[in-house]
Amino acid sequence: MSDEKSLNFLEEIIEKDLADGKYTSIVTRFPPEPNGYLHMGHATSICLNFGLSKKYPGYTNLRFDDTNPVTEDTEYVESIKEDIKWLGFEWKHERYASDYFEELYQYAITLIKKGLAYVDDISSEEMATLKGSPTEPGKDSPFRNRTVEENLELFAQMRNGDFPDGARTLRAKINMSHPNMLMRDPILYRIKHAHHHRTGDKWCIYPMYDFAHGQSDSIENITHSICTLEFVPHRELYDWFIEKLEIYPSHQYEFARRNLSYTVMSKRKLLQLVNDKHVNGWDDPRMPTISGMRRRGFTPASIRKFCETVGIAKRENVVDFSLLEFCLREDLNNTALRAMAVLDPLKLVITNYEDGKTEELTSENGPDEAYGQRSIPFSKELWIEREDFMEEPAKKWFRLAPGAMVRLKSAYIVRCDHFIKDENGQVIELQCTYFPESKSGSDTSGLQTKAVIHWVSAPHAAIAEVRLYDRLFKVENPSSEEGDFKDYINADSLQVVNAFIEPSLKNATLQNRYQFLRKGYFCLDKDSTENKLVFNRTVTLKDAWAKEIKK
RNA sequence: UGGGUUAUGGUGUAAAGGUAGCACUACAGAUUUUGAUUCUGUCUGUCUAGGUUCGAAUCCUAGUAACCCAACCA
Repeated sequence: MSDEKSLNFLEEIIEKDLADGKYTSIVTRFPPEPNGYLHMGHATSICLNFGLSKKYPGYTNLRFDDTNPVTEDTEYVESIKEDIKWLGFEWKHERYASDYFEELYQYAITLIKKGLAYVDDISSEEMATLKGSPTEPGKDSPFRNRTVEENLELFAQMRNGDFPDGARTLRAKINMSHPNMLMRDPILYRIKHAHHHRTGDKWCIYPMYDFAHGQSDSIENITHSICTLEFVPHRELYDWFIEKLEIYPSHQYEFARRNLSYTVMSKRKLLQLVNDKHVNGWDDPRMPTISGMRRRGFTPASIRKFCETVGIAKRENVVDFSLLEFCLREDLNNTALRAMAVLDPLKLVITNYEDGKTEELTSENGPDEAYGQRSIPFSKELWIEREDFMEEPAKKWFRLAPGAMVRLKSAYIVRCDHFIKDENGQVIELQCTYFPESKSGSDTSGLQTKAVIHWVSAPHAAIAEVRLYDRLFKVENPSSEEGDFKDYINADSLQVVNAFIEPSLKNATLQNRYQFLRKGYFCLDKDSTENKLVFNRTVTLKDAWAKEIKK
C-alpha cells in the first residue's frame, strides 16, 4: 500500500524515460501563438509543462509560435508573459519560432535537395480539390515532379519576393493518397508579404505550423513536446520531418484539452463574446481568460490546485465549475480578510440605544488569530441585509422576524419588536431592542440565538459599487447545445449594486482579498477611484439556507 | 463510406489478472458569534454481448457510442 499520488500517463512516460537513461533531465515548452489572450485551457498546459519540469530535473521554455504575422502582435506577447508569471511559473529561455526562420529555411532547402519538397503553383482551391477527402485518395499536382534545381531556384525567388501572396507554395513530397490527410503533401511555406511583429519585413515567406513547431522543438532539444489531442494526426508528420532532416528527435505527446462547465473555451468564441459586447473586454471578470479571472479575484494558487486536482488524461471531459469554486474557496478561506458589507440594505433602529452614541467594537480580521482584530463602530441605526428579515418566517428560519432574536456579529443580541412598511407594502425599517449585557466577548445575558447576522453602522457606513457576477452561460455545455452558443448566455451574469461597507474597507487594496461576512469573497476592482470604490464578487460562500428554501 | 483517439458513479481521476479507491457535487448529521469553515456518515460506477481464467475495469473476439482529420490557421 502506497500513499503516493498515482502518476498520470505523462509522468509515467517521463519516469520510464528517466529510469531507462533515455534522458537525465527533461525539457518541455509552453508554445502559445501571440494572437490572443490566455485562458483557463492554457493554464492547464502551463501548469502541466512547467509542473513537469518542476517535479523532474529539467526546465521549460516559453516559445511563441509566431509563424503567422497577419494575426500576431507584441501586445499579446506581453500579456501572455504577464499571465504566466502571475500563475507563478518561470521559463528558462524565452524563444520565438521566428528566431529560427533562417534555420527553418535551410531545412526546407535540405528537403528540396533530397527530392522531398517541391514548389507548387496551383491555387488553394485546386489544391483542396486535389487533396481528396478522408475517404477518397488525392491526386498529384502537375508541378509535383519539378527538378531539384528548378525547385531550388523557385524557392529562392519566393524568398526574394518575386511572387505575389498565394502564387506559390513549397510542399513536402510525401503521398497524395495517404490515409492521413496531413501526409498528403502538406504545405511547408506560403507567401505572405506581411509585416512581422519581430522580423519586420525581412521575410515574405512564412513556415506553416507543421514545419515550424516540431523543428523548433528539435532546435531547443525539447524532450517531451506536449500538446492537445487534436494534434495526434500531426505526430506522423512531426516524426517524418525529424527523420528526413536527421535532427534532434523530440517526441510529441497528446492529452485531452480541459473543458469547464458553464463556459466556452475557444479563442474564436471568446473573441465573439468580446466583439459582440456580451462582456466588457478580454479581462471582463466573467471571462475564463487568465486576465479575467485575475480581475475577478481568483488566486494563482487556486488555479494551480484546480489543474492538479483535475489531473490529465486522454478522454473527452467537461469539468464541473463547482470544482474550480471549491479550490477557490479553499484558498480564499485561508487568506481573505474578513469585513462586513450590506449589499441589499434594510434599516434597523435600536430603540433602547442612546441617540448619537458610538461604540467601538472589535472583530477578527481573518480565519485565525494571526490576522489580528479591528475596530468597528456601532450605533443606534444600522444597515442589515434585507434577506435577513422575514415578516412571516419560514420553517427552520433562524434570523429576524417579528419577536425573533439574532446576534449582530461581534456586537449585541437584538430582538425585533416592530417593522414599518411604506405605502407599497415594502418593509423599510425594523425597530429592535438590544440587550446591553449580551455584548460579544462579555456576554452575561444567558440568551441564545441560532443566527448571527452582519451589519454596518448607518452613520459610519461608506458606499461602494459592488459587481455581482454569475456564470456566463445558462447551460453546462453551450457548445454542444443546438443552435448558436450565444443563445445560451445568462442575461443576469452581472448585477451592479451600491452597498454599505464598514469604514475599514475604505482602505482596501488591490492586493488583498476580502470575505464580506456571509456574502462571499470580494476584491477591489481596478475601476476604483479615490472617491468611488468598486468591488468584484469573486465567488459566493456556500449557502445551506439557500438550498433549504429551494426544497 | 478512409485514418486516428477515447469509453470507470452526476463530474473529474485512480486501480498494470486478485477488496473498484480518491476528490468535487448531492444528501444526512455534529460543531459553529459567518446557515461559512471544520468534522462524521450516506447514495450513485467499469459502453454492450460473448469468451479465456479459480478470479477480468484490466486479456481475447465481435459490436456500439463519442470526438478529431479534407485552413496558404495554430
